[in-house]
Amino acid sequence: MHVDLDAFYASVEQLRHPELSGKPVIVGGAGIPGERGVVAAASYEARPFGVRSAMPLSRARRLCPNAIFVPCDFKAYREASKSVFTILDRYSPVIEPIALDEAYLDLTGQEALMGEPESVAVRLRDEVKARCGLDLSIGVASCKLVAKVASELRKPRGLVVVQPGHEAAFLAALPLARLPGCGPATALRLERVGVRTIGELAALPDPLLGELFGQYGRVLGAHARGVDPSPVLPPGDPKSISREVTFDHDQTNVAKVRSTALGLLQDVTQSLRAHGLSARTVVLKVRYQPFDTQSRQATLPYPTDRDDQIAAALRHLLETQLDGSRPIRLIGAGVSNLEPCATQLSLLEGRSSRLAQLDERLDELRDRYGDHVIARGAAARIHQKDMRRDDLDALRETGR
DNA sequence: GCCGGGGCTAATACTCCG
DNA sequence: GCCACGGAGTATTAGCCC
Repeated sequence: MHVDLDAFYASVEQLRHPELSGKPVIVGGAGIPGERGVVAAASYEARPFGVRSAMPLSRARRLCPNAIFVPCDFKAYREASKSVFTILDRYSPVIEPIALDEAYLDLTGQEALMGEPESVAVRLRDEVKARCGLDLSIGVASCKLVAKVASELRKPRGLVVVQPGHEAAFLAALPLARLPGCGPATALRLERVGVRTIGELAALPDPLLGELFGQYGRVLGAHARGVDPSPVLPPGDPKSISREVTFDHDQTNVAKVRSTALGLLQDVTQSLRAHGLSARTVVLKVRYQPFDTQSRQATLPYPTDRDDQIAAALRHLLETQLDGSRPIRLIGAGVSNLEPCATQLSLLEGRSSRLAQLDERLDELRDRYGDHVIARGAAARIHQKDMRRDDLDALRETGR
């Protein structure tokens, strides 16, 4: 079963501000008029105007000038999400959260206990509406991919059940864009070969798909035929952790860009330690005009979770990359190549353990009094940031 | 003319090493 | 000592998702 809350952020806003209900509501950005940003969610009243998520706010304003624009408030969305997941937990022991508003539930072998999947879905939908006031759409099928397509098909408040054996027929008439993983680039290449529907994609022979899309081609073909063996998988450790910000105005001040990057990195390393992980690779991301994005990475001789060591690598990347000649739109910092933390036996053990203890104390302070209570001198604190990934983690810790 | 933030996988190119 | 070849690891980008 795939469960997807309808216009989630916008619906939460309408719930907590009843005067917004029934009106076009567009959630996105930090709420500063004229600022850069995209639509995170649009209420169903705003959609007839053509407003869609991921659209620049400036365009949304032009399409729907009378809409009410609301800044993102992830704390509120996390709370609402938590209450929904508390309900989901009672419907299946195996749940894979995808985002605050979306999850897969494995109902395999639960019919004797819970009843027919369709009646389970109706009960779940009604319970979430009654207890949380939120609408959701549900798809039920023999695999995740088909369940997902089904849940998207009749939003809002949709319920679509695809019987086993009918997967391919269900998908066949749908346009390519409905197939998860088939984005604009893939769809365009397929259209050039004369393929417009999922059924036509399903009919392509595997060797041709391999030629067109490499290894992924066969998977794409299987998906188009309604075949997806991937299990419903509760979340594991992250494979990378990163933070990034877009400046209000493009920056030429190298010192400011550098301190912003180091501030972002503090969030990254704190999250790294909270997961009990160490990183081998440090990544710097820079976006110039016109939307020209570059990344530079450095691999450390051994994995570490220590602020000073990771920051030293980032400083080196910053030095080699930033010369102040091009205005910078976005800066980001991250780590990858993660592995479980083993205590590092360093040659400089005395100094190391003191610095490691400093990291721990700083983490504790920020956990207890908030992120802004203390920071290293070189780091600028970022105020408005998106923490969806951490939100999911928080949900996991308290929920189950 | 506009394009946020976070994460994932795959493709490709390159380097080093045996 | 030189070369071809391939594997492993690393670096960068593209595309996709919410």
